[in-house]
Amino acid sequence: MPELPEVEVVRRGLAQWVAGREIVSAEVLHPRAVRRHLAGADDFVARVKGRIVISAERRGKYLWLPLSGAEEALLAHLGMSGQLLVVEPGSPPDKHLRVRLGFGDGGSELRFVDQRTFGHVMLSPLLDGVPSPIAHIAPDPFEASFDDDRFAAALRRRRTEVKRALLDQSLISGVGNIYADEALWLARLHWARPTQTLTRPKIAELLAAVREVMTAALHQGGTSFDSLYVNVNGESGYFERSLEVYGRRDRPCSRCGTPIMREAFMNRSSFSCPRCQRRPR
DNA sequence: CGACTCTCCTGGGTGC
DNA sequence: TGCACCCAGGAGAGTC
Repeated sequence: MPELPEVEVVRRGLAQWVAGREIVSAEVLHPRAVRRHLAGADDFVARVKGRIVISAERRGKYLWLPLSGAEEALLAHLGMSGQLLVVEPGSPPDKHLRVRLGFGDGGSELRFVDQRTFGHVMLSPLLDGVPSPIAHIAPDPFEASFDDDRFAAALRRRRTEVKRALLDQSLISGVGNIYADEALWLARLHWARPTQTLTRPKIAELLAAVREVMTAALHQGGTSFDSLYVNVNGESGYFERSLEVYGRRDRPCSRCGTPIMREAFMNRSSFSCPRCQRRPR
C-alpha cells in the first residue's frame, strides 16, 4: 500500500524520467481510472496532449505533474494498488493497465497500472501551486509549511482516537494504516488512546515517530530504485525487513518479546504490542 | 462543522 | 475441483 514514503520514491522517479518531456499521446483503457476527471476520458486525453511536464510534486499521498501552459497539473493518487511505471514503448501491456501516456521524444512511456482501481488520475487547476481537489488536505510532516504546534492544538481539540486522527488527511497527510501502526508502536501509544488526553510532549514524540518510520522507509525504498522502474508499490523491501508490528500478529515485540496482537478497527487491522502500548481504560 | 459509517474494487487465500 | 466467503484499505459521499 503506497503511503508517503512510497509515493515520494515514485515522485523522484517521475522527476528524473518524465520532467521536461512533452506528452504527445494519451490513452485511457479503463474509465474508472479517470472517474474524478468529471469532463470525461476524451477531455482528459485531449487536454494532456501537447503539454510539457514541468516537474513532479507531492503532498501526502498525492502526486502531481505541473504542465506547461495554463496553471494545471496532472494529479494522481495511487490508492491501494496503483503504480506509475516508466517503460519502453511497445513493451507488453500490463494486465491492469489503465492509462498510458506517450512522449514526443519517442522514448519511454508512462503507464498507470492499478489492479484494484482505487487510484485515479485527473487534470486539475493549480491554486497557489496546489491542485484544487486536494486543497482541503493538510501539509504532510515533511513540508516546511507543516506546523507542529498547530497540529498538536488541533489534535487535542478532537474527540476521537489517536489512530483515527493520524489517518485523517485534513489533520496530517501521508499517514496510512501501516505507518500509523508503526509510529504508534514507536511512541508507545495504543491506537484507541483518546486524543484529548495526549500531552504536548507526547504529541511531539508521536510526530517524531511518524517522521522516523517514514524516513527509514524512504531510505530503503530509495535503494531498490533502478533506472526505468518508477514503481514502488509497498514492495520496496521495507515491508519484509523493518516493520515492527504491522502484519506481525503473534510474533514477538522486538522491545519486550510479548506477542503482537491484531485488532479490528475502522474495518481494517490494527497491530500493536499489548505490553508496550497499553490500552486506555 | 465534527464524528462516524458506508462504499467503491480485485484477486489471493481459506474452508468445506 | 468448485464455490462461497473473507480480506487488504484510501478517501469521498452521506448521515446524524
